[in-house]
Amino acid sequence: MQDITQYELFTLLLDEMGETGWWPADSKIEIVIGAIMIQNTNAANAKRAVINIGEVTQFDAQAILNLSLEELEDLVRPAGFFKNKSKAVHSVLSWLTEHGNDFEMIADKYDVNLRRELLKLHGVGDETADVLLLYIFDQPVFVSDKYAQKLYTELGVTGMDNYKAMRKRVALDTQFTTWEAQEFHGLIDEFGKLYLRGKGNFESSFLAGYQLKE
DNA sequence: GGCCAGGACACCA
DNA sequence: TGGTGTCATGGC
Repeated sequence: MQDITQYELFTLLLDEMGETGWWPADSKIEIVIGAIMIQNTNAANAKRAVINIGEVTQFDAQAILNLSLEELEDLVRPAGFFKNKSKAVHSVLSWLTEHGNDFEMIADKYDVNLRRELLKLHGVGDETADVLLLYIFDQPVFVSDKYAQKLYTELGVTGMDNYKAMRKRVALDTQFTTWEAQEFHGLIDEFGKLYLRGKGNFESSFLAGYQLKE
């Protein structure tokens, strides 16, 4: 077993897999939509819904808000949980639009309370809040999704059974830049798709034999 | 035909 | 605070 730091884990992933370019989207509104569509669904289904919404609205926030609930639900349907997700899209975009879709201003206004504000929005839970902080508001945070939980457990970290426990357990090293934090999350998920799905074959991966320093 | 995929929420004790 | 049921689609 070889001990590595969190940042060393990042460099191993980056060296082995290359840049991911995450979050894969052309605009921040598209990222918002994607972050909601991917909730507890596979990427293919989520992508169908994202494409549907893009074709009709070009990811213009006001155009999305102008859709009737039925129209929006119809576009979201392939991603599953379409009623919940449609409501979530509407709540987040309404809130952003009330703030003029000015992400820097929003971050300044709420400062350290931004995460708490995001959690008030319907359909935004712990993970989605962190995804928005990371990719919309460009703050270097750690997103402990299912793949991160599985990976860290494989690397010997205990107490990763739920999001709150994991957030207490894992904070992002201060040396991470925003770009690195964004890549880190992308790399973890790309790694997860390759080595942590289903039964998982972590032991066959290039990270086998490592464990994270406490 | 059951299982699973980058969660969130309401309700309960 | 923590545990459980519910929400839905599509690929394998």
